[in-house]
Amino acid sequence: MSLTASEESPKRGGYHHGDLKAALVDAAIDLIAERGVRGFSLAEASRRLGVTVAAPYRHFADRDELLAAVAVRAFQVFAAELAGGLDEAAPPSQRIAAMAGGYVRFAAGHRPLFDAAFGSGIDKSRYPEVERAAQPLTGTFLAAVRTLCGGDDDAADALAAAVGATAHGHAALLIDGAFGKGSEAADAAAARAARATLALVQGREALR
Amino acid sequence: MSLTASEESPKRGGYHHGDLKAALVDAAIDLIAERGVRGFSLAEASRRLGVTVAAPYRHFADRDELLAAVAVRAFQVFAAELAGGLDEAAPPSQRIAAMAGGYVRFAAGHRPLFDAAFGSGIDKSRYPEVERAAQPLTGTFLAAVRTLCGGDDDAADALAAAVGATAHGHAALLIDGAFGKGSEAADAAAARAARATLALVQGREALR
DNA sequence: GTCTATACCCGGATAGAC
DNA sequence: GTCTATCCGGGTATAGAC
Repeated sequence: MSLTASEESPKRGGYHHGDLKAALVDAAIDLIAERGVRGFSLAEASRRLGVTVAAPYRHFADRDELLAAVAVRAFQVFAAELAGGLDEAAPPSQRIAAMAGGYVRFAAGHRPLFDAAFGSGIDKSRYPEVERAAQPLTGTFLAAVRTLCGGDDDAADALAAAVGATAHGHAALLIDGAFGKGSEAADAAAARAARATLALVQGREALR
Repeated sequence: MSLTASEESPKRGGYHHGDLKAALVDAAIDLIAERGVRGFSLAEASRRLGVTVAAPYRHFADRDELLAAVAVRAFQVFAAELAGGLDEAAPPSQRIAAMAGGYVRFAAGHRPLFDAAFGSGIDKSRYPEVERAAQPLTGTFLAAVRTLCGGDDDAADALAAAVGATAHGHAALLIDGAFGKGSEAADAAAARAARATLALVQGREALR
């Protein structure tokens, strides 16, 4: 395999002179997984990568800027995973319900990413990149809903927003522990979200 | 009006020797409103009340215990406000939809309380009081839904959970800025939540 | 692009006096 | 129940050398 020169000395230091910027994002995700967003710090991330606390400042202006980069990554993975899990053959309403279920399972299976995307507490107006990264996610919902609503764009927008909010609510409450803990709770929450989405689709006349 | 002795010296120190415990909860809410949960600290709260940093430890074992107390207060106010805003005369489906709207408006109008209730990051298993305080909220949803579902308790449980999650999703996304900022955004989110709830009620057959 | 060194500030938490 | 005094640890951020 063809390694770049920078990847050849994994011992003692490992990442230095590699892609520190990307490594910091990875380390941040690990840290968030272990200690939550609040427990994440540039200092600890640096320590784990074997660099000094000053090094990150070459790549990120401050802590929040790194968190924003993690959020961007999170939305990318999120959208990709959701879009990838779709069954093209299934009927539209089933596809939409499956998306809601997938949304919840993503939150359960990639909690640090979900936290970074929605619980990082960064000022999004300062990081428009984050909003931009979030758009494909919205787009995926919208695309799935459009096939159901024919040409009625207003109806599609309303339904997509409702489905997204419902999926998000189930995910957020799951993370909060309202559905219990463990993978059974996650499965239950995903199933509930999917069923609620079906109900939403059935009763969508009421949305307008 | 009959003041207790401790309330008679509002100048110079004010709260000392008053009900410091309650005052700390109030101060915490103010601080969360200004700096978010993450920016809240016992030290700063103490400073504002004119007591030393050691004083709070007579009333709370640590920072998290105070946050838990704030969460308890939050759920109490939340449930009371939600139950109080109900129009007994309205048809059941309208009442349920109005509750979802009220849920979102509460989040918008009492953001520090909403944050304390759902975004404080405390370990709820360590503070069962918080879960206990949250139950009336669930109960209010359940009661409203029961009138619609007749005797079918399973159906009522499922619908109440779905409505709660949908309301929560809209509230969380609003807080996150997904619906924009300002009171117009809040109103829009509340209206969307209410409509989505109506759709949920209409299509509730799909929940089982 | 990374390191050394450092200045700075802040929060948590405790012991012991009053 | 509150204060004084204090310790400890930790994070942010910068200047300047290499």
